[in-house]
Amino acid sequence: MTSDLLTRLRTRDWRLSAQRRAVAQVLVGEHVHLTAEQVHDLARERLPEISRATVYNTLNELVAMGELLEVDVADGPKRYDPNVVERHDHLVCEGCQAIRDVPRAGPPPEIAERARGGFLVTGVEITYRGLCPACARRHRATGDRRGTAGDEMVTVP
Amino acid sequence: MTSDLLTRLRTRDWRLSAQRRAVAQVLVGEHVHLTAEQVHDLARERLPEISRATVYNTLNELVAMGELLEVDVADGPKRYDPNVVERHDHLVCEGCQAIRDVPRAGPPPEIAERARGGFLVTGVEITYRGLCPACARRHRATGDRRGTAGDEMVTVP
DNA sequence: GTATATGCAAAGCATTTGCATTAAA
DNA sequence: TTTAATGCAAATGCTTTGCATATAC
Repeated sequence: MTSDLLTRLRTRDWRLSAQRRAVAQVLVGEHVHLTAEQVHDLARERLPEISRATVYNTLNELVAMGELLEVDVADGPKRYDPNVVERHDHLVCEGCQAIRDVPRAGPPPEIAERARGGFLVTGVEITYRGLCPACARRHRATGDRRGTAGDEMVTVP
Repeated sequence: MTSDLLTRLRTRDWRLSAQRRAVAQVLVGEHVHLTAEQVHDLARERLPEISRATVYNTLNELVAMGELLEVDVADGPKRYDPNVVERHDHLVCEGCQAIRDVPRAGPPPEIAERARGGFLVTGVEITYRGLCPACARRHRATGDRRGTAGDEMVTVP
């Protein structure tokens, strides 16, 4: 499976309109986690007449097709992640809501049988919270505690 | 620290109105992950005149005080988790959106230095996805694949 | 040519806010 | 008595929908 969304879409039986192409083109790259509104803005740079409704429709279709991941790890509107090929987790900055993909570092902890209560587990998502370099700097400078209240410190190798 | 929300709130300097008490009383128990609307409905059984705005205000205050956790792991509106004392993760049913708390089973995987890209990691959240016993049964019965598309199977001990 | 995608504008939730009234301390 | 919380209703933000028109195949 190619890691390129456009290439995969061409091999699918999916009507490729100018609008859908514009949306797909915007969703290329690493650490891309755009909101629907951001996708709309960027797509309009390529195709000024594309409507908000079409962007929402297209994003929902791509998600249903498994070509796009919905991520809801930060405040505000949902974000869309085109990285469906490599298993990865998310690192979210509590200061500026920036998101980075990080490769899955190892097997996630396994839940004991009794704690599962009969649930069948089919997948695991891991979200790391923290501060990006810029926000960490500002944080140290101002002594501001926003974004870390209640968080445990995690040992970093 | 007591595990009881009401008890903790009494020791805090927080005006305890009938409305706030009703909200806090609703938020007692294990595996409680109510939406704001559900909190409103249940609180109204105790105090019929409580308004939606007050429920939202109160929930936001409790979250800001660290007495309540906002969880956004399922479709639809945010849910509120009163279990702030024990570190735990969430097990979410893809069929009916039910949520169970599960104790943290072990240390989460550690992100390699280079993958962190200068981020300071301060916390980790783990969400297990799957099917609750009832939905798993229905799923086997109907051959329905809803809720598991794209998920990897995780070995269960 | 026909099925399907688009754009528009309106509707739909979830949530927040401004402000006059009410109640806690 | 003073300060802060409540309720209402209106506003906001994000997302979906109905339907007539345009377009890919």
